[in-house]
Amino acid sequence: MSKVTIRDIAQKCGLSIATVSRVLSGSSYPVRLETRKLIMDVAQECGYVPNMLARGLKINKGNEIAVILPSVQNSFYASLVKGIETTLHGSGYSMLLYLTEIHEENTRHLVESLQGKMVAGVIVAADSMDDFLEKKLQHLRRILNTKIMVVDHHIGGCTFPGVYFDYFSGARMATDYLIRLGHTNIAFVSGPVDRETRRIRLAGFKFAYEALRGKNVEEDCYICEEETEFKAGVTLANRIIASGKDYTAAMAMNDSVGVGLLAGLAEHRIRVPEDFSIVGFDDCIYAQMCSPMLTTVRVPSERIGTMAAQNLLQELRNQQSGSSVYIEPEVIERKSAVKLD
Amino acid sequence: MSKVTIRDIAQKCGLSIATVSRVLSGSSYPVRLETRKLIMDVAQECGYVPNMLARGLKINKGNEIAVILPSVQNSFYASLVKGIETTLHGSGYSMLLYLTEIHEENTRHLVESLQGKMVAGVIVAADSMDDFLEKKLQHLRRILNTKIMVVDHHIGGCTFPGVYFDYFSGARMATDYLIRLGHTNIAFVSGPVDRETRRIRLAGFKFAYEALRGKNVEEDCYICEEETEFKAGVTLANRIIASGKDYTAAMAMNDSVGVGLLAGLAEHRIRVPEDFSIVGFDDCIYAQMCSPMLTTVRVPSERIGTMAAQNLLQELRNQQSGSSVYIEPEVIERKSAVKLD
DNA sequence: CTGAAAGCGCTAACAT
DNA sequence: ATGTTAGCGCTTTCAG
Repeated sequence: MSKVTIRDIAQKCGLSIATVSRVLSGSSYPVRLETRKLIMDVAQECGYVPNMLARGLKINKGNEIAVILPSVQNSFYASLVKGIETTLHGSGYSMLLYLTEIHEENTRHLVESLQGKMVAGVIVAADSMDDFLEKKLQHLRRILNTKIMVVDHHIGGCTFPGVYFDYFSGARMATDYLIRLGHTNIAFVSGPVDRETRRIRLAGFKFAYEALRGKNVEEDCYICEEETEFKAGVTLANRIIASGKDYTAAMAMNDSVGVGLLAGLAEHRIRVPEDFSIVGFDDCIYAQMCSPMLTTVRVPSERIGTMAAQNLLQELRNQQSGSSVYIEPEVIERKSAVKLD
Repeated sequence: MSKVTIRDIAQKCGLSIATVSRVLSGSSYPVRLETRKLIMDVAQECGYVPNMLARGLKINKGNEIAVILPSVQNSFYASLVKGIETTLHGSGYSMLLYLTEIHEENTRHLVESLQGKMVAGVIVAADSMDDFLEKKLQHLRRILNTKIMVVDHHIGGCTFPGVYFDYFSGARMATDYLIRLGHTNIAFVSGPVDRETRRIRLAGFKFAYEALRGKNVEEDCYICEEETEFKAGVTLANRIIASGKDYTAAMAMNDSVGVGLLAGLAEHRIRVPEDFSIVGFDDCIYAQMCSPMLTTVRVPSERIGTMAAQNLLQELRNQQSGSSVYIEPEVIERKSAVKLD
């Protein structure tokens, strides 16, 4: 009982391996219904499992989707992964996971791995993409017809289809939301602005805030390096207070920073939202793990993953080239921001 | 430039494919140094990438490690994944990720996938293991010599090697820690106790607390179902206060619950640690995303992942059967628990 | 509708 | 030290 192949099934059924292959591979090739049933039954009974390496070798394509992300220890990417797996489940494809935070300069290994396995598709987070990777993925698409899908923000000049979130307008909406509540002195607080998705948020804030305040907005942007973003929030709470400027609200780069800000403010007995309003970004789990719960901009990460995987699967089936989807941000109103009186 | 095989390299070098294979597959078979260098150079130049499906088909083994976990949206599993990927990186193996929270009843697909791909090894979280999966993994080990490694807690009667954390003694240590600080009225607070790793923690608490209080410990265990564990903590803060019992400390099932408890207590103006001590469990990011930062039991998840992957790789290379590792818990002293005066 | 046979790219005897 | 050759298990023409 060590290894059942189509050969064994064929023998047991008194048929040729060709016929067996036709039914077991799910081909639409005409096979008599009885024959088909016989084969299915015998296969079932013998516990036949197709050898995907043999199949892949033959058809020049593996049955895995590679997912390339910076990390998985961050709720955006974690949800993304969940969305992707949920969609892939039952589709016949499995997920290969590569973390670029680890592969760093060694994206070469990664790409060779993809090519050597002849992965059917690739879902890559924008923040994992660099020129080298982009070139290699284009190469893969050319020589192996690998389907590529980008997720997160739209990279300028990138020719791959993707599921894109509009961080710029998200940040703009958050800022406008505070402005509409009557706030005119708003700080932007953040840890390191070291990724494109963060630079864009900052730009969105500046855009909206400049419309209110004119050009000199730079000094209201508080950025600091700390071990964690939470600590950056705590530290910046101090710095904001020390500034002596009369801030009544802040927009945080993300919910981690927002929660840190909340904690930092609390140490100074500044009440949120009574004395100070905060709006976060991401709507990750942290936004609901604090009191007051954070008003924030939702980034529907799981849905982004789901859609990316769905698009990819469709491309794979129809052999048509995929199209891009743009996801609109949305402000989730909770308890951390109120009208200024 | 569509597809370079050893055949092409052989031709370009005026050698046989056998020789080319011998050097390019990393075999230790003797090949003249010059020849070796020539082949390497030409391969490099042509951008040769070995076809892993062909290789796998031939040697009856894929080059991927399957990682099976309930989910990835939880910092324990996220770090585990990171540890595994870090170790796998550069080893020639890639990570296939399966989430059982999604596969649920359909573990069959999963196992067939593993078999069909002839995965070289499997790392499976204890909480993803059920009888069916265990049987199937044993089968895999038998017919394909697949290496299996369990992580997290040791499952009774499970014959696979693993990297095990001792939750029981962790919970015992946390409780004893509070007792040593002089606390005699201690509550255990938790969301649903629906996984083995949680049942064990509860048992560990009871064991230590009963040593102090005798048998009637059940009523000091506060458990409730809420949407999130954070909320459970908040809710249970109320319930503890409403109990009228004179608690001075609590042990939380994990840091999420602990942070919720902190928030719930704060709403009642109960100060931590001045009025009430808390000790968490896991030492995940939340423990440092609150003030005061949580004293907690460290579960070194990334290291568990690293060790599991290392053991697996060693098994794969040496063909020797793996051994188990037991990891000792450790209380991390921060700010949320103090001596009772 | 079914079967015979070629071959995907690679490794590993078995020659030389 | 190098070459020849037989498959690994599968899909897919091409014949019947």
